[in-house]
Amino acid sequence: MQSQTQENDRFASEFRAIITYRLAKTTNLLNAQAAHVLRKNSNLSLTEWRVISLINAVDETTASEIVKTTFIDKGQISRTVRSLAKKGLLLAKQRKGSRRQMELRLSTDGKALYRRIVAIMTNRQRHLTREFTSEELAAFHSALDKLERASKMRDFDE
Amino acid sequence: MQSQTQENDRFASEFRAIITYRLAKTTNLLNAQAAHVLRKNSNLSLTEWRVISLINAVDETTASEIVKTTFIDKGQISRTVRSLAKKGLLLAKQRKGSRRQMELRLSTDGKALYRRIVAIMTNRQRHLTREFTSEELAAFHSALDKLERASKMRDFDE
DNA sequence: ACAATTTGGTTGACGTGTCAACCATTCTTT
DNA sequence: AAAGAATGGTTGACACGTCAACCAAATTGT
Repeated sequence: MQSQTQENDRFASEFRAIITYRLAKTTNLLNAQAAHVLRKNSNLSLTEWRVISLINAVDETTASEIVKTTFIDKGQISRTVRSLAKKGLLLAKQRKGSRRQMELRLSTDGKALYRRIVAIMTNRQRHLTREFTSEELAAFHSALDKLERASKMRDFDE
Repeated sequence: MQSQTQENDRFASEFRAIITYRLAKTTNLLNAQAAHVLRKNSNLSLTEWRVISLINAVDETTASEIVKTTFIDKGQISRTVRSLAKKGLLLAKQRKGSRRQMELRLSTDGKALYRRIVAIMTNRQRHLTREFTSEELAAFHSALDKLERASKMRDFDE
């Protein structure tokens, strides 16, 4: 019942060192946690939630702007926007002066849902970072920046 | 042509702060990089590669042991093992004294492939961590540890 | 020795992510 | 004004991840 949180020593030392492996594992655990929390408190997927908070943050935006900031796939955004619209959480209307850009905003329901969920997610964020000093947090962000920059290189076989 | 690496300022400040969001994005970028490198140099998926290196590290193992260490889904491991066996990269034979546990080892081809790819991946790892001091690296690992522990909690709506 | 439970692994169904092709519209160039 | 390129968005195909049901073997409890 508690042995499952404990790691297997045969592997641990070999793999703890590999940074991408560690990162992927931690991210998976956190995403699973987020998905679980969302499922329990709403009918939103993680991507839907991210899109909602993104729209909320800027009040009004377009699909392509979301793509540019999140690096989530075009197609996925397109489908997510449609599903959120079908759920009545966001409004997509033609942007005036354009016949293809869609102006995306949260509906009243969407805003209410956002407020309800963001409270929970903020709680979670606080819990996750509770053991961090602000220096540690800053260092962590800067490490992610470095990794992100380094992730642009594509060839290592020369 | 270069504006795409640059982030949109309307969003950036809001979201850089959310640690899980940042983490997910960085991990996605790194996974995409790894998948690209693997595709270019082999016919392995990321999961296949992880399983191969895991087996290589301990020489001999079982599916369930892999599941326990990686937290990758049972089913996915089962399929990955089969596909690696079909590619002739690993050997799965009945473990003696058991009629269900499979003893997994790399085949000669598997070991050769591992050696070829691990050289490239080690290069990559070096590139990724080039800008890190060893203190920064240790701090980063410890931050991931904290997050991992914090990811066990499931409820934030109380 | 037997039933009950746990473990190792497989499978099917389904959701999500990813890639590429595509179309209509808008912008740029000439 | 027309041709060409770039942009915003949709769609289909397919790979991959995730969940739950399931089966056979092994272990535990009585």
